[in-house]
Amino acid sequence: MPETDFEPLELDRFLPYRLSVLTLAVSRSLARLYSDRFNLKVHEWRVMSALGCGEPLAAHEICTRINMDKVQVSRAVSGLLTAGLVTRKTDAQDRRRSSLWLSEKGWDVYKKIVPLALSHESKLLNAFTVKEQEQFGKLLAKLTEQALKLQNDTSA
Amino acid sequence: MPETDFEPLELDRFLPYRLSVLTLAVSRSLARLYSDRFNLKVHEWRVMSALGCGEPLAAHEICTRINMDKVQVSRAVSGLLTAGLVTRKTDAQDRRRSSLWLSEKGWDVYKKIVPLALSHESKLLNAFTVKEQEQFGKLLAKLTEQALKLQNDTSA
DNA sequence: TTCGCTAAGTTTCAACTGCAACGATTTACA
DNA sequence: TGTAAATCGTTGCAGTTGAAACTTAGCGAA
Repeated sequence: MPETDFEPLELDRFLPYRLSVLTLAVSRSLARLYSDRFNLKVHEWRVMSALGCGEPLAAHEICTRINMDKVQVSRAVSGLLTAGLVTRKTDAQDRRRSSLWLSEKGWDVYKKIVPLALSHESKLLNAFTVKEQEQFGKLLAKLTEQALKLQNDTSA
Repeated sequence: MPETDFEPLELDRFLPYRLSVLTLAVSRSLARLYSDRFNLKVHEWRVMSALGCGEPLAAHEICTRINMDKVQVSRAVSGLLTAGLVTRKTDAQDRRRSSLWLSEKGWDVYKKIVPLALSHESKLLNAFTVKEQEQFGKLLAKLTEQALKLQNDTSA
């Protein structure tokens, strides 16, 4: 039974919980944009957006750029290859590597999704004034830096 | 190929992506606290923290309190029952319902985890000054409200 | 009473995930 | 050279998840 001198944990005020509620809601509504209309999975869309930089990338470069595991990238890429949205070419110098880039069809899809995604982001940010947007961006960066530190600190 | 007049999507500045990086990092390091030491899964821990309020709850009440699907709750509860951390009693009046509460062992575990969780939260919040903590909390609430609106708005 | 409807929870199945092992290749260096 | 270590990416497996179907139980109108 609960004791009077014990500080309970109120989930509604607990930062990790609040973040997870927010992120889940955001990613769900965003996923509707591309999964319903373009039959893409989250990781596939992320890989596409990494390739949206315009240069060909190796799989491991995608990993580091978008903070994704190599298994996830590998599977996303194979889905994208099947769908014809991405092109792959093995490096002649080092045949362990290969370069990936968006196919013409991939660019078409990419260019359709980006405005949708940005517009969705705007709708979210409508919750804020311009000044608040700026504030939130800065605070988010600080907190993320700290969270990544703690994540990598095995003693934490 | 990318065209000059096209506004590309930079993931690093894209709010949904930034939120997902942050939340993933936070939940990973937090999960180490209870999964390693107490062999609990995220949903199990959440159910426990819902029951930490002290009153017996029905499964569907847990669902609404902690924003969790009834399937997830059902599975978490069955894990907790097996582990002996939770007690269940079927309502005599309406036998579809049952009440759940933490067992003695459940309270023991709960009381060990809560301080760890709160201390982890503090470490995160060390990224902020006290004033920033307050600001961030308010902005987070605003944004979450908006995100939940958009999530439930099927046309969004 | 009985038929249909709603509610609470559970189970099922297919998809997804993460880890660890693997094959193929290149690099390091004795 | 030859052999060990490292790199790149894929695959297999075991565990997890989510959506939908299902089970059991109560409610209310005819």
